[in-house]
Amino acid sequence: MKIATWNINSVRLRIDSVLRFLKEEAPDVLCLQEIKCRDEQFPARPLRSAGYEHIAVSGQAGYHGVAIIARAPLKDVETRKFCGKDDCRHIAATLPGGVRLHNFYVPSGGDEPDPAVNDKFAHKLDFMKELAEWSVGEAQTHSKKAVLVGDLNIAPREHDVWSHRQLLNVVSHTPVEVELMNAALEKGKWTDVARELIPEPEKLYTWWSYRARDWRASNRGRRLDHIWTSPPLRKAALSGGRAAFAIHDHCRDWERPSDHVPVTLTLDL
Amino acid sequence: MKIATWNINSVRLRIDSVLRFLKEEAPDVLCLQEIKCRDEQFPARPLRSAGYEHIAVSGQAGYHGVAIIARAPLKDVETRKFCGKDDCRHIAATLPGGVRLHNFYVPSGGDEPDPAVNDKFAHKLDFMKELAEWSVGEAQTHSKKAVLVGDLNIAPREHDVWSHRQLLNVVSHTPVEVELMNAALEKGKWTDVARELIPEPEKLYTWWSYRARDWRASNRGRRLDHIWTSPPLRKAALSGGRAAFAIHDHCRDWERPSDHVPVTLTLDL
DNA sequence: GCGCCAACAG
DNA sequence: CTGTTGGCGC
Repeated sequence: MKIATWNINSVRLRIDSVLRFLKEEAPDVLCLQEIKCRDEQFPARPLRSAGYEHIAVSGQAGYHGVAIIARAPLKDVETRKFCGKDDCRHIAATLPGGVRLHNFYVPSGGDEPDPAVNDKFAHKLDFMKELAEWSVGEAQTHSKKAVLVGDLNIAPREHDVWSHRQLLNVVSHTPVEVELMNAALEKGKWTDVARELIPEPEKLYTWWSYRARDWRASNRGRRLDHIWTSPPLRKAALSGGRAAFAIHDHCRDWERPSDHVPVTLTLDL
Repeated sequence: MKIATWNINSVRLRIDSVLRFLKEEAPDVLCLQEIKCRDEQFPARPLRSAGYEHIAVSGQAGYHGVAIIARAPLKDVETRKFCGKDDCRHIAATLPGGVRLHNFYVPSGGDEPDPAVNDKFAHKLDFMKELAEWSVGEAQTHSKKAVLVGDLNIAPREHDVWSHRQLLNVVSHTPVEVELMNAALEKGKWTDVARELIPEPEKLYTWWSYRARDWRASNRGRRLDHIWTSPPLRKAALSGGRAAFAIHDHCRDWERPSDHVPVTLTLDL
């Protein structure tokens, strides 16, 4: 089973790119973040026509918003409020094989990496703490197969950013964020599939700023988009080797691209 | 000599349409209104590459703005403030043959056709009064060949609108506006070329609202864009017959069209 | 309906 | 730099 995740930065603007990606990669399920539209504005029609007839959306006007689109039926669709906010940053569904799929859009965190002066950064830290605590229960309750994907807005490792030194004090790569992400990984017993399959020092990025004149030339990327699997799926995730995992960076060259590229994992179920 | 006028409703957004029109119709000079950009933002480069190397612009951020682009040199470029406002509604230049060309964008006038409650309508009436008075002097000073073109935002005749009755109290076709336009025509001894060549009851429209679902089917147009000539040019304007005059309504079907279409007149000089 | 801009967010 | 919204003007 092939799972994809993509921060699409407006699904209405980029529905043609989504369709192109689905045609090229034919994942069984695609998790989107930053759809930036209300549920009723989500372009479900062309997705259904493309063979993805099962769609779960949690959207709002303008900001954030997540969705799961799948070829096969989605069961037990749920959304969860983190930090007591109803801001469309999580949606979950169970896939036919019994895999529980969680799709996240973690707060970006603003500019200043100081929770005392920056509410957005405080929100991000709180969100990650809650995600870690929630992971504990999730690892127990859904004792079985689970996948967590999404734009977690943290690049945890030295080689997940273009310059570890220059980004140490930049939101997305600060030690406090990295520690919270590692705590979530540990408490949920999650496997960070990308880094298990492709160890450091190989660089891995899934996001490149719009501000660069030539994103590929400067290559100042960050690995913000992740796929985590629960212990019962560890073998299915890793047995295929690195061929089972892909960062589709050619999509960054498409017309009017998202600043994130899609990431896929094929589970050997 | 072929003269064109077009309210382009943002020249930056529609520069490709302008280039296409220039290629198709090859006018000697094109007058644009509602360029909606500052002088330095005007897309002069591609116009020059297309053979229109002489450009005069009077633009500002966001609203209004007029320009003249020509294959041959423009002399004595002037802009005139009407109603004491510096709002980029007029630009003039002299063409190589000695023709004085005036390009206008008359105020739209708002919704309520009552100058006592609607300042915009009052401004429009004042503008037309000033245009009429200015025409007197212009007819004397530039005693010779002159052309006045532009979006005058008035449809003066019964068959210049889709329903004379339904528009009698709608700004652009009210009796007070029509009388002021007729006064300007008389005081400047101008010839309204379109209606001399194509008499009523034939309908003539140069503008169709964006709000119609199917502009051609409903065909609720208005003739807002005009080409007037001074007495010394009357023969040159009319001798070619109606073949010399054209309303290029096919441009309304182009991608992301302006709500106005270009109008051309070939002067038999 | 469709331009523009400013404000906000990423 | 690239999205969103909301207000304004036509």
